[in-house]
Order: sequence, then structure tokens, then C-alpha cells
Amino acid sequence: MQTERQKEIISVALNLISEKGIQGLTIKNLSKEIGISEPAIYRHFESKIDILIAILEFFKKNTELIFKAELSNEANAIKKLEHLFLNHFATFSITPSMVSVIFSEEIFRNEPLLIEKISEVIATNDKILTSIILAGQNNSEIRSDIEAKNLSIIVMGSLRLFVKKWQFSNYSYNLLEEGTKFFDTVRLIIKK
Amino acid sequence: MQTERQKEIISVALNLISEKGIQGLTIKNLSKEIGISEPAIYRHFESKIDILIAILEFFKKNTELIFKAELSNEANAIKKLEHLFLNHFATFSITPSMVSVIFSEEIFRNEPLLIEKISEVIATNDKILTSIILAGQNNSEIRSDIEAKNLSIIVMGSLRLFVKKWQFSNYSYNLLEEGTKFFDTVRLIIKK
DNA sequence: TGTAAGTTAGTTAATAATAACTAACTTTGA
DNA sequence: TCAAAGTTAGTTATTATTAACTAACTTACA
Repeated sequence: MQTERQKEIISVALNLISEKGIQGLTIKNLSKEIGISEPAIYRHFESKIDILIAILEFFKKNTELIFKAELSNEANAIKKLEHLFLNHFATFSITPSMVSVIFSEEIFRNEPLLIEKISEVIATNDKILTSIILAGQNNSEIRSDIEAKNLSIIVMGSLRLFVKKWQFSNYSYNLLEEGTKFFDTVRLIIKK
Repeated sequence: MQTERQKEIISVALNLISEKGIQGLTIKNLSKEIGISEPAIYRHFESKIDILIAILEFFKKNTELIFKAELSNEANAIKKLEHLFLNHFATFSITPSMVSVIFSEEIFRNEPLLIEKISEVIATNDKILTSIILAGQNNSEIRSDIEAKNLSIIVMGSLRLFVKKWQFSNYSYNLLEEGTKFFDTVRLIIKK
């Protein structure tokens, strides 16, 4: 389990990445933001890499929770996808700094250990999304003239860019509200 | 105009970013790769920021060329979009390091000057893409039940994720070939 | 036309700033 | 009272950049 301080460090680290990019995440900035000295950080994490790993672990748990919840859901495929979208929008609305992590492939580029963890998360989510779409196709809810694999790219790509635009606008509008409307267009595109 | 050496520096810088991310772009790495001393870099660029600006300028010219060429094209809207896709795929096939720059929002995060330049490029491209789609809608080539703005997000988001996946696979397949097939699915989705 | 002056593109050595991290000491609270 | 969590004052490595200098050219003009 994590201590309160560890959770605080991860939260502040996420904010730093979100605001200034990965180059903004330094032990100095971290300690300044929290209000303790630099060495005090090392009382809670062995190294900076350990902090990054903890961030990815947090992200992994979070998205896997969202994705896997849909698998065991009784709803139809499109409802599942809608849930998936809206759950993401809700998460990002509460913790905008998480948006940076969804694009973390560009951020965590040094340590092989980090790259491996990211790849895992992406592969898992991709598999779940594709399997939901496939089920919807077998079900005649979702159009079958396009391979599930490709539909998955279109759906996920749209989600990503939509969120990215929100981030780029400086979170200037209500993501959950606008995202709900946007999913209506995604639905039109994938439905049978 | 740029000298041969300046072009070389930009090219090597792109490769460094592509291989190691923005953290891999240091004057030391740059000079080592080229085979000159670190201070020699400063005979060709005033500062590191100037190198980054030159990269973005290069990227801007490149994409604006691709996008604006389509505007003055006589083809119908969907053919224009196909051109747009395939031209991008061709560019990335020849210069895979350019893929990193398409996601440069995550990379160039420090200097306000860089952020401004990126925002410009994105805004311009977005406008052109949306206007092509709008023309296609007025033309009854492209479905009109979805706003051009939203179709633009779906089309661009799909393109981005498709390219990202190719990068993530370590450029292990032929982007132009697979991309041509992928555009067939995009066509199915947007056509009337 | 040949030389003086200027330019280009490089060198080595040194700079200040910042990075992650550590050793040794002090405070604090159950 | 003792261990967890903090401090100060350092370390080493790396960053971008500058200073001082040089070899090899090109240009201008007496």
C-alpha cells in the first residue's frame, strides 16, 4: 500500500507533467511544490524512476478498471463503448493531469522498464476494445463491413484526439458534456 | 536559406527525437552524431531553441504543402482526403522521424514560442481538413448527418493513431501499403 | 596579380546552472 | 524512546553556452 505522502508525490508529479511536460518533473520542482526538501522525497521513493513507475502503475490500474468493468457488463456493445468513453471523460474531468499519461508513449521514453509497462497497458486496452466491437458485430449492433481491428483504431483515435483538443484548449469547456455529444457522432458511425 | 550543415543538424536532431524522445536531443548527442565538437553547433545555430524552431518550421512547410495542395486540387472531396492520407503516409515512410513531430504537442512543451508555432500548424491543418469535408457535404459525397467539425476529429484522430501504431511497432510494416487499405475503411465511414 | 584583410568552420578549455542523489544530523509523534 | 520523516550541506554528472584561438578558404584592391 501507499502512504499519504507517496500519494501526494504521485499527484503532484502528475500535475507537473501535465503543466510542463516530462521535463518539468524534477525532484526540485516536486519538493518545492509539496513544501519539503529534496532529500525528503527519497524518504518515500528510492529513485525518480520509482516515482515514474508508480505513476504508470496508477494509470494502469485506473484504465484497466474502466476497461475490464465493461467486459463483465451486461449491456449491449454500443452501450459498453459509451460507458467506456464517458468513464474516460469523467476521469479526465476530475484529474486533468491524467490526460498527459494517456499520451505517455511520448513522455516515458528512456527507461525500458517504463516502455514495457506502457506497451502492456496499450495492448490490453486494445484487445478489450476490439473484443467489445467484435461482439457487437456478431450481435448485428455494429456494422460488419469494417474489420473490428480497424473500427477499434477509428474509435480509439477519435477518443484520443477529442481529449487532446480539450487539453489543448486549456480545459476550457466541460469535457463530459461535450464528450457525451461527441459520442453521438461516434455511435452514428459504428452502428449497423 | 539553410546551409548544408544546418540541414544536417536538423535531420540528425529529428532522428534523435525520434529515437530517444526530446530528452535525447542534446547538443552533445547532436555533435557526437555529426562528428564535430559541441561548440561547432553554435556556428550554425544561435541556440538550441533555434534548432527546435527550425525543426518546427520544416514541419510546418511540409504539412502545409500537403494540405494546401489539396485545396487547389480539382478532385472531389473524398479523393482529396485520400491524397491527404497517402501523402502523409509517404512522407512518414521516407522520413520516419517526422512521426515524432506530428505529435510534437507532447514534445515541445517548454518555450512559449514553440507552443505558438505548433498551435498555428494544428489550427491551419484543422481548418483545411474541415473545409474539405464541408465541401464534400455540400456536394453530397460525404454524409451530412454528422457535423464537419466532428468528422474532422474522427478522420484526423484515426490517421494519427494509425501512424502512432506503426511507430509503436518499430516501423515493422509498410505504412503506405497498409495505410491505403486503412483509408478504404475511412472512406466507408464518411461517404454518403 | 599577389598580398592583406576578412570569413567560415572548426578546435580545446572553461563556464554557470541544474540534474539526481547521499551523508550526517535533527525533529517529531505514537 | 525510537523510528519515521524531516533538515542542511554537500557530491558527481550533465546541461547549454562562451572564450580564446586556428587552419583553410575567399575577397578586395594597390
